[in-house]
Amino acid sequence: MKTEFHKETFSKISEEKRDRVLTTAISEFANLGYGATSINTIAKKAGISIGSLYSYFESKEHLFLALVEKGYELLERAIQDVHAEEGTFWEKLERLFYVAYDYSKKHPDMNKLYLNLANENLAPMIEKSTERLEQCFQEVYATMIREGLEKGELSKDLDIPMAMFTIDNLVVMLQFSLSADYFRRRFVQMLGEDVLEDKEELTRRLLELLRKALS
Amino acid sequence: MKTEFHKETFSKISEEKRDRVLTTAISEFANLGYGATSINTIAKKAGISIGSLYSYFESKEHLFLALVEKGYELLERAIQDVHAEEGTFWEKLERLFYVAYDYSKKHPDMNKLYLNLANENLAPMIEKSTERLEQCFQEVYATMIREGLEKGELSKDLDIPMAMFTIDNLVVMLQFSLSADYFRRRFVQMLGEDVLEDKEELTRRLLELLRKALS
Amino acid sequence: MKTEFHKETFSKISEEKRDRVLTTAISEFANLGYGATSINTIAKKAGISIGSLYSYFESKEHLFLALVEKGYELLERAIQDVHAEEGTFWEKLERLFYVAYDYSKKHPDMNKLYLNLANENLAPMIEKSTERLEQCFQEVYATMIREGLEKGELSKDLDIPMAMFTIDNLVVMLQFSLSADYFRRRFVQMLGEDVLEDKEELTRRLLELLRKALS
Amino acid sequence: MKTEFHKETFSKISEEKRDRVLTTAISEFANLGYGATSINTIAKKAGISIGSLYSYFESKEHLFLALVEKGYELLERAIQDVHAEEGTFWEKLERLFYVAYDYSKKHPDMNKLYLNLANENLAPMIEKSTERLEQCFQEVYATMIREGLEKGELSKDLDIPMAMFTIDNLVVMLQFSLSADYFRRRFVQMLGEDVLEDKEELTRRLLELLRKALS
DNA sequence: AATGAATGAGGGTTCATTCAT
DNA sequence: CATGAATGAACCCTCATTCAT
Repeated sequence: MKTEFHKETFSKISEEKRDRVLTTAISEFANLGYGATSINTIAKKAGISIGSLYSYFESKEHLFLALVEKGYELLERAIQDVHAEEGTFWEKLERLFYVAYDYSKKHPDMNKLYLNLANENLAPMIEKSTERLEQCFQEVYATMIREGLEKGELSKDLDIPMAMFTIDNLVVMLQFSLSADYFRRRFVQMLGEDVLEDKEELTRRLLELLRKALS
Repeated sequence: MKTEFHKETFSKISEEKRDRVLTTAISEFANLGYGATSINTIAKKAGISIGSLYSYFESKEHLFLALVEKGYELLERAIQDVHAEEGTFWEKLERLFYVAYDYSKKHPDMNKLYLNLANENLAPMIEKSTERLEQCFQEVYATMIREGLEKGELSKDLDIPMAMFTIDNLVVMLQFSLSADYFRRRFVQMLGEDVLEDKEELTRRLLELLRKALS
Repeated sequence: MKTEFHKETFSKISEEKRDRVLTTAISEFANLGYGATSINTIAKKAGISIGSLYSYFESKEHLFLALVEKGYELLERAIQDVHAEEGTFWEKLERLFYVAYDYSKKHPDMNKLYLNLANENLAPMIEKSTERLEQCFQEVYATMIREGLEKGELSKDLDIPMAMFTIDNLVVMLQFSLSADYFRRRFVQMLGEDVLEDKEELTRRLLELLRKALS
Repeated sequence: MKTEFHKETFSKISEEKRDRVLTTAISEFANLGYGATSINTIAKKAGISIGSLYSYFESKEHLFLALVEKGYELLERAIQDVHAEEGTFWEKLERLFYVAYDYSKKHPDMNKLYLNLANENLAPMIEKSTERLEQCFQEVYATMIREGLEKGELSKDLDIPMAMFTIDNLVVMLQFSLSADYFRRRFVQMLGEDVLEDKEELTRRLLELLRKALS
C-alpha cells in the first residue's frame, strides 16, 4: 500500500547505516538543491560505496523522493498529536502551530526539500504521497473546525474553506520561515528575530489574530 | 544605482530579440529548475547562438539573476498601483490582491523563479534586490495599515506586525497557488478550482475573513 | 613529503595503462604545447575515457605537472650516476654530458615540456620540484668542482660560479638541441648534424674546450 | 624579399596606433603564452576593434609571427653594432654581450616570445626568418673569430664550431635569464641576483672565462 | 577603413549510472 | 552484498573568425 522509493536491500542494512545515509542525503539536497547535489558525494560523506547506494536506491530521483517520503511520514505522525488530547479548538490550533514549529526546528532541512520539490519537475512522482499528506492536514483542519463549530467556539457563518486556507498558509509559511533563509528574512523584517525564536509568543499572537477572524 | 545583470550588448539588440531571449529563459528556468536548465537549450530555443547569449550575460547565474531582477521590477511597479487611487483600507487591500492575482496570471513563470531562489544558494547575489522588493511590500502594508488606523477602519489594538505577516502570507501563497502545481493543488483541494479562477470571489472571501480579524 | 599531482586512483591501475597514459600525454603536450593540447584527445589516444583521466588527475594542469614531476625524477635519478664511480673531474664531466645526452635521446619530449614550463605561467605550481632539481644539479657541479680543485685538476683562481653557469648552459642547451627543432637547428648549423648524433665526439670536443677554460 | 606577416593595411595606419597594437600584443603573448592569449583581448587593450585587428593581420598566428619577425629585426639591427667599431676580438665579444644584455632589458617580452616559438608548432612558419637571424648571428661569430685568428688573439688550434656554440649558448641563456623567470632562477642561484643586474661585472667574468678557453 | 555583434566548434570538466571483481 | 573504477553524454563557457553595417 505504501509507496516505496528504496529497494528492498535498504531495509536489510543496519539502522545506524540507514540513518547515516538518509541524514547525509537530506543535508546535501537541502543545502545545495537537487541539481547541484552529487550522488557520489553523498555516498562518500555517508561512508558507503556508490555501488551500495545504488543497491539501496535505483536513481538519484528515487533517493530524493525517498527522503521527501520520509519527511512526509514524520510530519504526518507529528500532526496526529494535534488530536492526541482533548481540548478546545484553540488548544488544538495551538498544538498545531507547536507541532509545525517543533518539526521545523528538528528537521529544518526537510522543509527545504519541499521547496525543491516545487521545481525540477520532481513533484509528479510523489503526487500520491503529497495528496496523502494534504488530506491528512485537511482532515485535521476539518475535524478541528467541525468540533469547534459544534462546541460553538467558531462563528456559525464561518467561511470554512477560506479559514482552512488561511490556517494552512500560516502553518506552511511558519515552516518555511524557520528553514529557508529567503523566507526567514521576510519574517524577521516584519516580526523580528526574537519572535521567530519564541514559540510561545509567536503562537499566542497568531492565535489572537485568528481568534478575531474565526470566532 | 540599479543592479544590472546583463552586459551592455544586451541593451543594444532589438526589443523583439531581447524579449525572445528573456521569455525563453524564464520558461526554461521556471519549468525545469535552475540546475536542470541548460544554457545551450535556451540559446537554441531562443534562436540565437550560444556565443551571443554569452555576449549578453556573463554566466548562467547572471542570466538567471537578470530574470529575477526583471520580475522584481515588474512586481514593484505593479505594487505601486495599490496606492494609485484614494480609498479605504479595504479598497486598497482589494487592489493588493488584484495586483498579485493579475501579476501571477500574466507572469506565472516568474513566481516559480522565486521558489528556485530559495534553493540552490542563488539568493545571496540578489540580496539587495530582494531587500528592496521586501521593503516595497512592507511600505505598502505599513502605509495601508497606518491610514486604516487613522481612519478608524482597523482595530485600535491591532497586532500590526502579525497583521502584516498574515496579509503577506496570503499574497505570497496566492501567487504560488497560481503558478506552481505543488501549491496549486493545495489550494484547489481546499477551495476548489473555480475559486482560483475567479478573482472577484476569491478576493471577496479573503477580505471578509480579514475584515473580522483586523477591524 | 613528495609532491603528488595524480590522484590515488592512478596508483592502482595497471602499470601498462599508467605508462600508456603518461606517454600519450607527454607526447601531446610536447608536440602541441600546453595550450593547444586537448585533454579529450589524450584520453582518446590513450584508449581510456575522459572520466577515467579525470579520476587519475584532477585537472589538465595537474596532469601536466605530474608529467614534469616525473621527468624531474627521472633526470634527478640519472644525474646521480655522475658520482656513481670514482674518477677525475674530467671523467665526471664526461659522464655528466653522457647522462644529459642519453636522457634527451630517451625522453626527448620531456625536454620540450620544460620549455612549456617557462611560458604559460605554469611554473609556480612546481617551484618546489624545480628548486629541488636545480639544487641537485648544482650539488653535482659544486662537488665535482670542489674535488677537482682539491686534486689540482682545476685552476686555483677559477671563477667557480661562472664555471657552473657555463657548464650548466652547455648541458641545458645540449638537451634542448636534442629535443626541440628550434634549438636543434641552431646546433646543426654550427656543428653539423653528424656531431649531434655522435655522443663521443660531441663530448670530446666540449671537454677539450672546457679543459682550456677551467684548468 | 622580406617576409611580411601583416596585411598592407597595417602599413597605412598611424605609427602610434601601430606601436600600440604591437606593444599590447607582445605583452599579452609574452605573459600568457600563445595558447592562453586572446585576440579579442588584445584588440580591446589596444583600443581598436576586432575587425580592425583582422584587417591588419589575417590570423592569430600571423599576428604572433609578425611580432617575432619584428623582434628578429630589432635583434638583427642591434647585432650589427658589434662590428660597428673596430676593435679586438675581446672588445667585440664584450659588445656582443652588451648588445644581448641591453636588448633583453629593453625588450624582455620578446625573449619570452621565442620560448613560445619552440612549442606550439609555430616555428615552421618562420623558419626563413629564424634562419636569417641565425645566419646573422653566425656571421658575427664567424667574422669575429676569423679576425681574431688573423690577429693572433685566438688559439690557432681553436675548435671554431664548438667555440661558436659555446658563445651562442651564453648569449642565448643570458637573454633567457633576463626575461623568463624559469631561467632567471637558475642564473640567480648560481651567480646571485646582483650579478644579473651588473652588466659590466657579468660580462667581465664571462670574458675572463672565455679568454682562457679560446686564446 | 572601422566596427563589434554573431557564430559554433571545441575546450575543460562533472556526474549519474554500470558492472567486473 | 559491497566496492569503486570506468564510462561518456552533457554541461558551462571561450574565442578565432566572419560580415553586415
